[in-house]
Amino acid sequence: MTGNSPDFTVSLRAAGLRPTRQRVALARVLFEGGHRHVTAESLHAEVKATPMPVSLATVYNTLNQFRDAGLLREVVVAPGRSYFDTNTGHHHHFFVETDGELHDFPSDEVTIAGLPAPPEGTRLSRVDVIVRVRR
Amino acid sequence: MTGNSPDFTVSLRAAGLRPTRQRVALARVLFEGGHRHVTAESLHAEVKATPMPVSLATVYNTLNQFRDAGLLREVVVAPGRSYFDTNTGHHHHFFVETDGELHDFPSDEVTIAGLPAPPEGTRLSRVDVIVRVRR
DNA sequence: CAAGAACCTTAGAACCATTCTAAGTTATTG
DNA sequence: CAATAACTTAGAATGGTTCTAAGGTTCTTG
Repeated sequence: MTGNSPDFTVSLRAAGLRPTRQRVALARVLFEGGHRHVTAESLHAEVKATPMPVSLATVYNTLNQFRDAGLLREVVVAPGRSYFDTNTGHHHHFFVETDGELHDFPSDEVTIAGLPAPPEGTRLSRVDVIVRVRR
Repeated sequence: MTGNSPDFTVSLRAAGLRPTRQRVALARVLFEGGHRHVTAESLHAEVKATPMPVSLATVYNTLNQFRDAGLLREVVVAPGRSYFDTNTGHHHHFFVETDGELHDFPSDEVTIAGLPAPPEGTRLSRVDVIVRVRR
């Protein structure tokens, strides 16, 4: 038995996505190992050199599908590009403005009190906290 | 005397910007009346019909300059477009994801406790809270 | 107030991230 | 294993934003 790599075939199927070779390859890069932040370009660059290179169009498609399926979270902190975060649990972000780096921090220890009620006719979707820092 | 409109000539000059007709016209649209959120396109559409129409390129230039001068704050909440907020004081945002609307709320009553320390070698720039809601 | 210099505006081209198109390929189902 | 539905892809298209370079405006200084 190979033994040590999660079966992305089944998790993709569970998410309602066909486990194609490209999606499995991307899932491996994304979800094997700890949490990560990628952009479409950075992920494409990373996967381009592997035995299963994936086109940029598919990288975009896949990131959007994974996001829609709840496997990724899209993070928008700066104009012009989207980040995708493999951590989909409750957490917030440091954004290092001077070099475009993004870091998670858990929301456990953070308390936000006194938020106003959502506008009439809307329901809460999520609260994002972005701590912007510079070097 | 005309009497009732602030002198944008002096505030622009104070911000280190030549008070050109275009910049004064945009300042009027932006800063006369209460706080607003605009995009480059929405501001251009608004000013296009006036006695001092301004090109789209200049709208972009001016928004960037006003932002750099601290007269506007850029708000990035969704991929693909930037909002500019005439409220540069401490406050946070509701973002209505279903229709792209942005609303301010004061930060006075909001308390954020337990934020982790900024990463080594960085200093805090700003803390943004974005309350995402849907209709 | 004239004249030069510095700065600004603009149309259109260019750019860059992202999405679309259409044709070929692959996974699934029976 | 054939039919079908879903997927991938190169390249074109899109949309927001920035750049270019040519002409106009504002400022400074005497």
